[in-house]
Amino acid sequence: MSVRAVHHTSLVEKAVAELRRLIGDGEWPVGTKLPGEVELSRLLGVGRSTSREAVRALIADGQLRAQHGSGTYVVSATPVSEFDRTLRRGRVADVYEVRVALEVEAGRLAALRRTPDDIAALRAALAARDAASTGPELAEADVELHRLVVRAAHNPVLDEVFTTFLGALRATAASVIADDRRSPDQDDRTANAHRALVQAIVDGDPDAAVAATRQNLDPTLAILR
Amino acid sequence: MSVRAVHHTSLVEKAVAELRRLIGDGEWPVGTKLPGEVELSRLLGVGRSTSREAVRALIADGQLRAQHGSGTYVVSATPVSEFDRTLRRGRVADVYEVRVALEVEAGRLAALRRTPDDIAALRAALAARDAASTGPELAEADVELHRLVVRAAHNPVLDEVFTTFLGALRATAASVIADDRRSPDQDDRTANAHRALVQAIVDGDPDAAVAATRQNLDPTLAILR
DNA sequence: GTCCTCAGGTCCTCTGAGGAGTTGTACTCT
DNA sequence: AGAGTACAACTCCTCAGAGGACCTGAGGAC
Repeated sequence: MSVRAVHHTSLVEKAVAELRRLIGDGEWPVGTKLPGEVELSRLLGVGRSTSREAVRALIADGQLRAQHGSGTYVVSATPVSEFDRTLRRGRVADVYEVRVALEVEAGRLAALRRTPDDIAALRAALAARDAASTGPELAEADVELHRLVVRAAHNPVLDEVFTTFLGALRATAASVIADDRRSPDQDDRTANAHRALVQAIVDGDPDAAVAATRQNLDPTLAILR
Repeated sequence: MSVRAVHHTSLVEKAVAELRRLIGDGEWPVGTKLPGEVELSRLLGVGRSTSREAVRALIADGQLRAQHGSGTYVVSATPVSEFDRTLRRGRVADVYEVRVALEVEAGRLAALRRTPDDIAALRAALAARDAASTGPELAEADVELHRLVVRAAHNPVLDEVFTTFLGALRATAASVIADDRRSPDQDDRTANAHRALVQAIVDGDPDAAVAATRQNLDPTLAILR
């Protein structure tokens, strides 16, 4: 006989889950003003105090913000953890430096563990990056390539941590990096470094991957410092 | 003229702050059963629903846990972020691998940035580690040494992330690592690797620091995998 | 155009009541 | 004496009503 522990879910928790779903699924995008207390509790099918407690939980998570006299608003589609706040408070250069630490190791591991699928994806991303003309498009293709490198390391934890860092950097450092108008010369060097990185991973050469990753990231780090 | 925006603090927020203080300051250590709703609201000087909402916020933070019919208990002295949960859910080997990524770079940076104070602290920690006889004492001295290496990198973000990882690893991997009875031979090698690491940092040799850090951590990673 | 007044909507707070779950104790039965 | 049961006291959960504090926008006064 297999006994499964009975899991008690209070109404508050259910209400929290429903609110999370509404926000996470995009039915209530960031900026949405929630219905009033009475209406909201009617929608959720619970009493007013219960829905208030659910809202309070999401406020603690950083997903909602209540403004006295005005309303309650969605401020984030995902829970903003203490960790995110730390990263956002930290100096950009420091955050970036940790990102480098993660990505260097990711590149090394990717060279050791890449699968044929990884290789195909990396080559495609590299081609997309080369094809991307300028500005946001290039930045997007760039991020995608880096993300794939990390994915090729086949470490879910590393993947998630890296994603968190990317998000934090995108929020705080986007302008810094975008404002830095790069010379064509520098662009060439960076493009070459990316090619070298992919090649090193394809070749299964961890040391070369480490070197290429550094070559990719160090210039930006130098600008930030 | 500098104008500071008036900051409105609701009673709930004040109650949350007070609860956080009580827990964070250790007046209510982990395991403590909180007073009942009526008593708690009296203590906080607010109404029952208000204190309930404050408690709900701390439940969302992972610091409290309410058990229907039994009571409300302190389960964590610090807010448990989504990030912590990720680390605890992740496979130990994956988490450890990210730790390696952080520490390798930390070693490299430490070699570049160490101050005389760092050097003195590292030497003292190394001596303490050599003096530590066995078991928990050695583990403690070991962790302290690693922590100092990271500190010598002078990157607050890196420091905090590393601490988070250490905490998660201590929670989930302690038994795994402790259970691994090491041979005296292995002990010697590890001790030597630690000496080499400190020496590399003192010498300001980043490449040697990277190599020594790897030599320190790779064996454990191999055991975990 | 600027400022004031005000009404309507909102969240905030308190309170009383009843429901549901847990736990320890006293009691009963074997 | 030991096992099992019944129960009382305690807990958190949920609901609902009422009044307060606050914000916003409309409309009028200057």
